[in-house]
Amino acid sequence: MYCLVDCNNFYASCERAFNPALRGQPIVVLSNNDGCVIARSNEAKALGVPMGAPAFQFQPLFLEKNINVFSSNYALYGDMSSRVMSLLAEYTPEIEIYSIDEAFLKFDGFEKYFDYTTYGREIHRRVLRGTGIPVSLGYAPTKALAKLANRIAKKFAQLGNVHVIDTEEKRIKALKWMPVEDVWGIGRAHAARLIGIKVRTAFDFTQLPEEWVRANMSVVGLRLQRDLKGLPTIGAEEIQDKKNIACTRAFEGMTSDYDYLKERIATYAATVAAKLRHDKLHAGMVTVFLQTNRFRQDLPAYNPVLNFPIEFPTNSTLEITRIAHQALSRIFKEGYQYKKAGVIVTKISPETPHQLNFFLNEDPRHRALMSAIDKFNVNNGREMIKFGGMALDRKWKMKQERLSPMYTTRWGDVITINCK
DNA sequence: TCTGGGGTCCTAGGGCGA
DNA sequence: TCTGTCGCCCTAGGACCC
Repeated sequence: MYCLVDCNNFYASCERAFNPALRGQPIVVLSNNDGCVIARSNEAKALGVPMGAPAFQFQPLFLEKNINVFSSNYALYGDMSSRVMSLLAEYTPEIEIYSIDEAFLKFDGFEKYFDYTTYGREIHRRVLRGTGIPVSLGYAPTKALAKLANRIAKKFAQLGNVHVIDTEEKRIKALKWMPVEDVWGIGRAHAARLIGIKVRTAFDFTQLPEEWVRANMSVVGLRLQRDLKGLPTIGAEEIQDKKNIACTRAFEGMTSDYDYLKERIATYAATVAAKLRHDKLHAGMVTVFLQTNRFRQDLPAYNPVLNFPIEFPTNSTLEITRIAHQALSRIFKEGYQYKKAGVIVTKISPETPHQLNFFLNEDPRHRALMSAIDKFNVNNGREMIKFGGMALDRKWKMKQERLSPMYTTRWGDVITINCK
């Protein structure tokens, strides 16, 4: 039996956990640069704030309805996620952390000893008490059905945050309740095609011939369909090594300034190189991309991408920045207003042992230099040492006007309680 | 004026060597 | 030596997730 545990409105709940005045109040959390709405409390959903809403368009509604708006605080959310996951791990040895706010727990043979609903309510109580985060739990024999059970647990308050699909009757009822466009694994493109042939619910989807699903939705759709039929097909995923690491950002405005882009690319390259070193990995390929503003139909569009192989796998900031700059110089064209850029590294391999090229070799001084810089920056809690390509007097800064304190990860932000 | 970021997986199609 | 076929590998692009 799988159990999907999902934190309710996770980012909004994290903000609320340390600020009790927000209980019962509408909350939205914005993406980087305070661009789009990426999380909403139930109260904000009820006021009609859609997911992905551009913040500037909804500003009047935020003011009118007294909606509490926060910039995303990933230090807080990441730390709260680890706390929730460590509590969940106390309930079963088989836990698969699926995302920052979700985990699949596997319970094999547990039904002989306890009732899933009671156990689920105990997990809910423990996580809420330990972290302040409310969770919903959905049990079912397959992952796709557990996801569906979780949706039902969230939707119907009378279920007490837990729903179990353990009979054929419950499975059919759940499938008939779920609109096809909300099924896990069916996105916008497939949903539109399915609705076009009058497939409106998850149940309708399970009735389609497998040949049609295979031909139109690939093996991924077929696996999903079998899972929804109750045949476990989407198995437990082993923890896999990372396949790529990215740093991409939209700019606050638009730019056609090559030097500005060069500095941004250097900063993104330094970020991915530091991530590689943190995870003790090397990369064998650097990808750089530029994008113009896709929302400005009146401006010429240009979205180049360039893959640049690295002669030897590396995690040196100097080397990755050098290659990223070469790639930038090849794709940059005058006359375009750029809105976004990014550096992605791929062909990831473990740091040791690494394959050296017979003729080319990494400058061994880089390793000691990178290690010294990383240590210095970690000890000082922020990026004290920067590389030449990164502007020292950084002119740009991510827009984060509504950032809450790092309650759990920064000493200065820890809440103090006066007991008089 | 202002519209996110970071991932995975699958498929089609081209290059290339056996 | 030339040509066709097959399979492998790589990349681009699309679809999905949170």
